[in-house]
Amino acid sequence: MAQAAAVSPEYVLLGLLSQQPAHGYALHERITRELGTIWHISLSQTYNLLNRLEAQGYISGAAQEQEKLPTRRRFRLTSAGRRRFEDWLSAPTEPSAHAIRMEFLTRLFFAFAVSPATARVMINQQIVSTQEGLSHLRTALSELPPDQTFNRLGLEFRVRQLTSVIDWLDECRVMLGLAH
Amino acid sequence: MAQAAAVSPEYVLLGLLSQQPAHGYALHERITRELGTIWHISLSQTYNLLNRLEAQGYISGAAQEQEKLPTRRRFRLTSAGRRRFEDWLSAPTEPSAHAIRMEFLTRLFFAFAVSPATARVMINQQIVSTQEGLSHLRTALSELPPDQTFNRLGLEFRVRQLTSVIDWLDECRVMLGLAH
DNA sequence: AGAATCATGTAAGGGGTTACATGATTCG
DNA sequence: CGAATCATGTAACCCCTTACATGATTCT
Repeated sequence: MAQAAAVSPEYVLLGLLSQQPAHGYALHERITRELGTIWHISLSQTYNLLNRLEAQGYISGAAQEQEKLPTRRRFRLTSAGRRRFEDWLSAPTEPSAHAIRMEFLTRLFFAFAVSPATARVMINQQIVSTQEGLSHLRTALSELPPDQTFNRLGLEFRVRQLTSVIDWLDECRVMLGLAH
Repeated sequence: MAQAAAVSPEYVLLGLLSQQPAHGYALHERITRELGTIWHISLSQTYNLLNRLEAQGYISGAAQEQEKLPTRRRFRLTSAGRRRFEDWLSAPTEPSAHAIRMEFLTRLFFAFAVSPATARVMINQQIVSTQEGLSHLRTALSELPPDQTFNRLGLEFRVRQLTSVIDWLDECRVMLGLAH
């Protein structure tokens, strides 16, 4: 079953390959340069992920010989891979700080490259669902017995995190030129 | 190798057992009730962790027969286990939101039960190291090339998270009656 | 009578981390 | 000449998640 966890590096690879075919080393370089503050994927893991994705039929690799350097494997999305990526891209992100930092921001990266207008909608929706998440946390907080100090501190922590996430989402709009 | 990750549920078990011997089911119940907003450890994993800790010599279990219910295994810390727990307890927590929510808050839970004064010192130290972490992030932000929009958003996210962590740490002092 | 609680486990599967292994080219 | 870059992998290890398996007791 193994519906891959939504916070999973495989979608980064699918996303990059949705933009253009590439080989493993170049993909790793792009992840490091363009998403290095979000994702830390070792070179080994990049190759492992690519092999897995190929075995699952989401990408296919074709050997590409070079004169002086080793043969590379140029990967491209299959149609199943494109579907998988697009399903993921349009899926909602659960309102947790971690998921928003990894998953939502990655989705935004790919959506913005295709359509800033879509990115704008995604941010607005994420603000709403994050506010809903906050409501749930606040309800849970108010229902917590008074002696549960550390459980209370745990919830308080998350309330503060989500509150600052909402401010950050607003800043995303500004920094991407999507305000108003 | 295998220096267990600092954010690891095994220390929760070691900590609870440092307070008093107990069997698996009761340990799981305490985690759920007292730390349920921080840790989600399944019953199966609880038993697996206990078996691992026993195999590693950090705890030892003694069968305890009951009249009408199945035999329980009552675990107690070994001296190696107590050392391991105390080393962990006094170790610093890296200034990341996730580590502070899981690891620091858990440490605080156990430290506070023994000595509120120690808990107070821990909070103060964590505020300092979190401010240092913030400085590093801000430096990284200022050194980021201007075209790295998504890397910038990733760092901005963490800056906001750590800023709100500092407020939360201050609230910890208040809620635990340690202010001033 | 059925559901929840008490009580403990095994086993399969999946995924990430790290170390190991190789080898040419290019830059300083 | 040595270090960094280009380029790709394998293998071991560890840990977590989920499902499966069992069975008595107590509460509704």
